[in-house]
Order: sequence, then structure tokens, then C-alpha cells
Amino acid sequence: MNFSILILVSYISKMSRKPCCVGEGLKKGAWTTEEDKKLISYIHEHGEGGWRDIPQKAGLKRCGKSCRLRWTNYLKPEIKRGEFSSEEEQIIIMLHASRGNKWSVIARHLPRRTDNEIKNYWNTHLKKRLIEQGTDPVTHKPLASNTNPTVPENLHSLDASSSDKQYSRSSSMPTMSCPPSSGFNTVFENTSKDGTPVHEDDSLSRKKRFKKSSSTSRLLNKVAAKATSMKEALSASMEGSLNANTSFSNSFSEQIRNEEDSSNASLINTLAEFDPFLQTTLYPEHEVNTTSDLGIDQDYFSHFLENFGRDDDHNEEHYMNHNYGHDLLMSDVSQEVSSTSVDDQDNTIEGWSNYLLDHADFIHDMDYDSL
DNA sequence: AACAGTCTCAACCGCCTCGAG
DNA sequence: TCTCGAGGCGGTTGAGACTGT
Repeated sequence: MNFSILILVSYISKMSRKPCCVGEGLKKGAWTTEEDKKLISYIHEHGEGGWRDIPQKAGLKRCGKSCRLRWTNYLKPEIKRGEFSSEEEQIIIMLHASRGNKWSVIARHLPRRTDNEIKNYWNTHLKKRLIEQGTDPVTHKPLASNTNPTVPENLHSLDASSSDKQYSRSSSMPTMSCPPSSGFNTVFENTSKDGTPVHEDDSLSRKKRFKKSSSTSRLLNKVAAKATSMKEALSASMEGSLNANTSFSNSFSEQIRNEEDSSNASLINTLAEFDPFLQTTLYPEHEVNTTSDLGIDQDYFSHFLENFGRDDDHNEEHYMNHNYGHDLLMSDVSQEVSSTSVDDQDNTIEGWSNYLLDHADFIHDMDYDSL
């Protein structure tokens, strides 16, 4: 008997690591306001680091790891919380396509967002929307069985047998006509089930969570509603010298330098080259299969993936052998195209993502009505 | 009003990485 | 070179909030 226990203990000690947070009377679960105050107060006074000693010094019955997580994921003052912008969503999706579930890497490109928040947002929002779009959230390629993403076949396999009932729920939502590139969020945006406007309240209610994406939807609606007239304006203003399929190789920064001289139309074209979200609205012929709120065009996105590769560890050669095709990814950050390191790749993406974020306001404020 | 089902996200778990000694 | 521990990371869980019936 004792011998068996010895073997068992030996086996366990070899197979599993001792939990870092074992101790009598250590508290678990949700943090109280009082605990938060203690932790904030201590870190303000002594700074971060030395997490192991913090609980004792701060008078907390928590393990150091728990304190660190609470601080880095929630209490840190610079953390941005709440609604993700459409630009942030795009960055997450594109980075996830190239990096996979490297949440910390993705978080580096989204200032003030934590990896945990991004991970949660992906799992609860973006992943589902990609599936709804007919895109495999793992491979970021079209789902094989899906021939008509507008009514994704895969949804049928995600019905009652799935724990995720959001689809069946949303299918019961009132539908209304919307521009092709506006997403499923548009369906329920700003509207309660009886059709009356939903007003935001202060609580983190489910209503509010749905409304989190409403800015995306509003922008999508705004852009999509103008897509047709924009295209017409393009054709007219460029007198055929510039059409909707024109490829712009100018860098984004160059475009901005010439911003004052550029028409909104050419700028939007350039934006579209960067931005699948805009591209689908500019090139409606590309969006026949697009229903996602994200508005990401499959062909465009596949192109992105081809140029970017998915796996850092196995795409060094792939990365090196491609010129990335996209000047947009390179020019803005003055990176060597031949660079092969993950760090350089990070920098490249960072330049692009920073640009997207930096000019989000500009994109949002663009005067579509003038077109 | 009550209940069951569903969704969200803060927090936890356990493994990994890396630097110090 | 090896060991150890702090911190980092991605996956998972479960409490609480919300919706539908």
C-alpha cells in the first residue's frame, strides 16, 4: 500500500509540475474592490515586478500570479476596454491569419489591448462571424462545404447539437434590407426585437455587448450605402483613366503626403487596397459571397494569406521568397523586403497596423457625402 | 414570475521560456 | 551545463448577466 503511494507520488511529481499558487488560505475567484485598491495602491507605490512578494506586502491573500494577471489584464491604467473598432477587428483577423492563436503577438499591434481581451473577443465574436461568413476561423479559408456563404451551410451543423446557439438566435432576429457589404450585425443593430431603437445603458448588458459592434456596422452601412455612387463617381471623374480595378502601388504614406492634391476617390482606392473592408464596398463584384460584418473579401484575403504565410516557424523561406506583393505592407515602415526574422515581420505588420489605427479617424471622418 | 438555455469575459490552470546563479 | 524560479502564454472554466418561453 505504502509502496503504491510512493510510486504514485513519484509519478505525479514527474508528470506534473507543482502548482505555482498553492498555499493555505489563498483566495480565488473574482477580485473585490478592496483587493483591487490594495493592489493598485501597492503597485503605484512600489512599481511592478516581484510578483511573488506582492501579495504579502500588499496584504492580499492571493498568489503572485493572480496579482500579476489582475494587474496586467484589468487594473493597469493604460488598458483600453470596451468596444473594438473595425480597424482593430481587421488587424486581429489579419494577424490571426498570419500568426494563429498568438494572442500576445496580436496584442502588440493593438496598443492598450490585452492578449486576454483579444482572445476573448476572437472566441466570442470574430470566430463566429467568420464561420457565418463561410470562412474557417482556423485556416481563414472558405469552408469546404460552403458554396453559398450568404446562407452558410455550416450553420446547419451548428444548430441544436452545438453549444453555440447564437446562430439560431440571430436567425430569429428581425431582418431588414441592408447593403451587401454590411454585415449580419446590421441585422440587429440598434433595433430591439419589436423594431424599436435600442438605447445604450450604462450596464454591461447583453444589449450593450451587441452594440459593441455597432460602430462597425454604422461605418459599414455608411460606406456600403455610398459604394455605388462612389464607383460611378470614380468612373466619371477619372474619365476612364482610372477604373475600379486600377491597382495602386503607391505607398500609403505617399498617398497621404499628396493628400491635399488627391481626390477622395483616389484616396479611397488606396485605402481599399490596404483595407479589405473598404475594398469590398468599392468593388461590389468582389463581394458577391460576402455577408460578414467584417466585409473581408475571400479572394483578397486569400491573396493576403498567400503573401503573408501563416506559420512563422515554417514560413521563413516562404516569407523570404515572396516580395509580399503588397507594397502597402512594406513601404510604410521602411523595412527591408528581404528581412526574414519574425521580429522584422512583426515590425512590418506593426507599421501597417499602426497606420490603420492612426488613420482610423480619418477613414471614419471621410466625407462620403461629397462623392 | 420562474426557469432553462445561452453568452460573455474575468480568472484560473498548467506548460513553456528565459535569465540568473 | 544544469537547475530553479519568475514571468509569459494559450486553453479552459464558471459565475453572472441576459434572453426566450
